Amino acid sequence: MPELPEVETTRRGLAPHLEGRRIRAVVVRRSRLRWPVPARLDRRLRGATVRGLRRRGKWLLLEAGSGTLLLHLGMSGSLRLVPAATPPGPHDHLDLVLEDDGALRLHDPRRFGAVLWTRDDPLDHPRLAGLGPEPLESGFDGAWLHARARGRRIPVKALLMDGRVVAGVGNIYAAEALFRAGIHPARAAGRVSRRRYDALAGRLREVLRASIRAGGTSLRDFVDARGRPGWYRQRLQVYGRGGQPCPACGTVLRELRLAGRGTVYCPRCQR
DNA sequence: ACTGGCTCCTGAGGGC
DNA sequence: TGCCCTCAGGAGCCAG
Repeated sequence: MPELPEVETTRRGLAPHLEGRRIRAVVVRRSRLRWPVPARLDRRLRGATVRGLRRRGKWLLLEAGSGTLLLHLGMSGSLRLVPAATPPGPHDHLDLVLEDDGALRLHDPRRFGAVLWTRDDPLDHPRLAGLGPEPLESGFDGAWLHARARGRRIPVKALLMDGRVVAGVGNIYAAEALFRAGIHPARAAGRVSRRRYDALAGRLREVLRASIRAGGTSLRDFVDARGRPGWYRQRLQVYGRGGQPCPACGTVLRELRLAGRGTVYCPRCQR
C-alpha cells in the first residue's frame, strides 16, 4: 500500500483541486471495504464545501461540511481526479462528485482500504488516536525510538512498522531505512543502541523525503491524483532486490520473513 | 504487557 | 493453455 510518501503525494496532488470546492454528490458503488462505508454519506456531504485535505500517517483527512471524511488506501488503493462522466471500472468503489463535474474516485482492488466519517476532531477518532508521531515532524527522533524499544524483543523492523511507534512507515521504507542505517532487520528492537537509533531515525526521514520528491513508489497499483506512477522505485536499494548484489558492497542480498512480511537485507552491511 | 499468527480481498506471477 | 500455489504497499484482532 501506499505508505506515507504515496499518501502525501496523493494529498499534494488533490488538495489544490479540492479545497474550497463544493461537493455535488457522493456515489457509493461498493460499501464493503475494510469497514462498511457509512450510510447516508451523500446526505451528509451533498452541498458541503471542502475545507481542507490533511494527512495523518497513512490516513487522509478530508474536512468538509459538519465533519471529516477519513480515507485509507489499504494495500492497493488510489485516489484520482477524473471527469465525473468517466465510466467506473470494477474496483472504483466511491466517487465524490464535485460542482465542476470532476470527481474524486477511489479505486481499490483488494478493498483493504477504508472510508470513515466523524463529526468530532478526527485526530481523536479511534483509528487515529493511538498513532505515534509523524516521522517528518518534531517529536520523532532516535531518542523516541530508543525509548519505545526498551525491553522489547520484536524485530526492529516490526517496531518501525508499528503505527503506534511511528506513523506511516510500511514494509518498503522500513527495509530501506534499516539498510541505510546498517541495522539488521531481525535484530531485537531492545538491543539496538541509542546511537544507532539516531542514525535510523535520520535515514528514515531522508528516505521518506526523497520518495515524496519523486512522487512515491509505484510497484503495481499506485498512481497519483492525475494517474501517474511515482518514480522512487528505481532508487530502492534493497526492497524487491533479493538475490541481487548489494549496491554498497556487492554481497548477494538475502530475503527472510519477519512478522509475516518479506524482508530483504544485506548480510554484510546490516548487523 | 508482548508476541506472533491469522484475517479480510483480488490479482499477478511462477512452477508444473 | 491451464491449474494451483504463493505472495503483495496494511493493520485489527486474538490466543498463548
